[in-house]
Amino acid sequence: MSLLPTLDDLLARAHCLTGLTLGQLAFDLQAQVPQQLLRHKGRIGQLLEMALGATAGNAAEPDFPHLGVELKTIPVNAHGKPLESTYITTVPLPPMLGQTFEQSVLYRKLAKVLWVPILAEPHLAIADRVIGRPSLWEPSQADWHILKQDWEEFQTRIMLGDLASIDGRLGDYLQIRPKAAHSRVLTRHIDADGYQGQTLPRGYYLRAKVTTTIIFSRNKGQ
DNA sequence: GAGTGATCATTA
DNA sequence: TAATGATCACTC
Repeated sequence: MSLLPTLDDLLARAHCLTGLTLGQLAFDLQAQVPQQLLRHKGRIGQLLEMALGATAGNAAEPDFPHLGVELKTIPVNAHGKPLESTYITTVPLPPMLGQTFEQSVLYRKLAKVLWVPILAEPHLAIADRVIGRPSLWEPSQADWHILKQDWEEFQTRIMLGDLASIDGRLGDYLQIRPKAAHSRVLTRHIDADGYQGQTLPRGYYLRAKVTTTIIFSRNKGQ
């Protein structure tokens, strides 16, 4: 029988990984590190999930459902600055009618995030990339206010069928961008005239300016 | 196709 | 050069 980890267990395990290279971690897990990420874009996240015992699989839930903790690896440069925005979850299309922000998958995933920075300078071989110090983030009241405002703006436009007005520039902390195998993938949606149509699946992403603040601030995870 | 894990690569 | 839009692998 395997006991589910407590939050303290999880944080302790994450701290133990600090300073390890991905090559060392993969060796310990008897796993492989790809030479290139081009065809293995999610591999590093999966390695960390393996190392920390994430259980949610591909369900639309936080990685540790019993703790409400979402695990995110984030590539950072030598100064610790995030190099990419962070995918959070799929945008429900067509929208979930009557759902509040607090009931959304987005909210549940953002409520507690264990960020694991990965030193990922492009010249550094994947196996030589170094796991950084984890930090557990819970959005402040001010953060929640902005996140909710972003969500409501998106939600309003989606409800009005006005997906066409949403692009990656909209939103302060969040943005909506394509999230699909390729640009011909389609999902159902209702357009502004009320007709059923098809559109490219989208995802919610957290902007790098937000994760930069998170990584550079001190908190419980440190 | 829909969800997860993300990074790639062209453009502004 | 940062950011947006596009893409890759995998599971079910």
